[in-house]
Amino acid sequence: MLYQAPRGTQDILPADRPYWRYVTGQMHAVAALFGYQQIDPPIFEETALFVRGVGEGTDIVDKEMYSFQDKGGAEITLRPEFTAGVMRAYIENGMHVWPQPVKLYSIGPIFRYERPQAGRFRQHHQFNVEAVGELDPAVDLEVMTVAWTLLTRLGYRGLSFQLNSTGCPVCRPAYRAKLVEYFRAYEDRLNEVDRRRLTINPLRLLDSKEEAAQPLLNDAPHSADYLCDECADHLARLRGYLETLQMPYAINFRLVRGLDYYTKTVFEIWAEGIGAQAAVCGGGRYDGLIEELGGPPTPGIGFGMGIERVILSLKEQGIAAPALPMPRVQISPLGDAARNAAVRLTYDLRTAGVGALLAFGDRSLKSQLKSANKADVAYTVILGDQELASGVVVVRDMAGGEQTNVPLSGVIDWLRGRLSRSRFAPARSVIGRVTDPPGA
RNA sequence: GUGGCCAUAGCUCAAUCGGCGGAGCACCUGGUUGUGGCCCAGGAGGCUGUGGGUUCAAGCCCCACUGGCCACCCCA
Repeated sequence: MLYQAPRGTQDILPADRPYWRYVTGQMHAVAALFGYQQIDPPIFEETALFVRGVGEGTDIVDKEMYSFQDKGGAEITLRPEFTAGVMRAYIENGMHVWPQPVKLYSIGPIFRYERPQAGRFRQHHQFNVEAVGELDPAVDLEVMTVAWTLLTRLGYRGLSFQLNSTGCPVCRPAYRAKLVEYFRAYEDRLNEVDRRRLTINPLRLLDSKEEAAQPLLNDAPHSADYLCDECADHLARLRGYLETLQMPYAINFRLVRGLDYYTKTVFEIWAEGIGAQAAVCGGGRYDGLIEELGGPPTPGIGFGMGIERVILSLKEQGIAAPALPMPRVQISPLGDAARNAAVRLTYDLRTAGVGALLAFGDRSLKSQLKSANKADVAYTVILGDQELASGVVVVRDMAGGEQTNVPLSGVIDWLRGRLSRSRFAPARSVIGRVTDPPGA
């Protein structure tokens, strides 16, 4: 093969399109339900924005960015996440004078230079939600509820949140010191990977999967025990709201997230059965980020959801997507004179809003009907030279095979009448109601 | 960036010890002068991922590259 899609990228083929339409359609719908408006920041930004926003020392900045110099010498990076770009847009467009919080969502591609794996790609797509300008923990709850509602609508059952608080610049240093102190005592029992973490990013030790570290983790100090009053109160109120809504969650003191900007609330939602990349949604609060990027001190919270991972796990759970609408009629001409009339009829049907296919080439009727069958149309209009002469076409109902003679001049109305009841219904619907998947 | 497994038709996979590359599905045609689905017959489709090496002979053995899967790192 001369050319292949670059490593970690893939073609999203027509066969997968029902899932993409289904999932992104629900994303738009749920965002609207909660009052979030769509924003599309550019796919690439100045490299410095991500370095500053995501943070030097994070894996994303240190080794995963697609960075290059453009012809004018500008340092450019394909976005490795949405948040930094959306916050830049918030500042640049003066959104701090809008009614707060400003509630935004985005859908689009994300780029990270990583070794691909099941559920991990160099180009993937995210649904990203941000609520900027409000510190109330009810906003945390709302943002989490957007993710919850979406996944529930898509057909997931038995979901639960992983929740933690990573504190803030006031209380985190003390906790971090406590953690380092604890692990230092057992340093000889840690392997090389974890020892490196101890100096670079001690919080990450908490979600270590190294065998040697496991016995130490349960007794490690919990961040929740070292929160300042403000952070403790924030977490307590968020938990209260979650309980009001009876939304299942687990406090996971080992949940720490890799981006520098998180403060207070961090959360994830996991899906089973898609391998090591189980986190289908992850996010948290970033109260210092906008100031860091040169804007006024502004709190914010958001999450990213991996669309490929959502689709993978939907398939894993046996949840089908509704079929996409396709033409319900095929026109099958026989003979040169008839073909001319068929071209006219096909165009007129489409103009009238009836999806129609024209059988191309000088093929036998048998062959044309085979194609019609594969295209899964409801009706085939047979328009031969005989029909052209008599002005009456044969309309074949593909389900039962009955044929009806219909005047050529009235066939559009005839078809429209027959199809009107089901015109927008998918030809091959594989799922009835989106809230009631098979097996639920 | 590290480690393990892998790469044969569009797809899923066979091919004995290194000895003339096959099947199913899908596609096309025919079985009916102008009638689909099921069935039957036939056809087309391959530089065995790429480039080297060993050998009388390589899909099979060796090396490199590219890509995939799995795990790590990290993340959605």
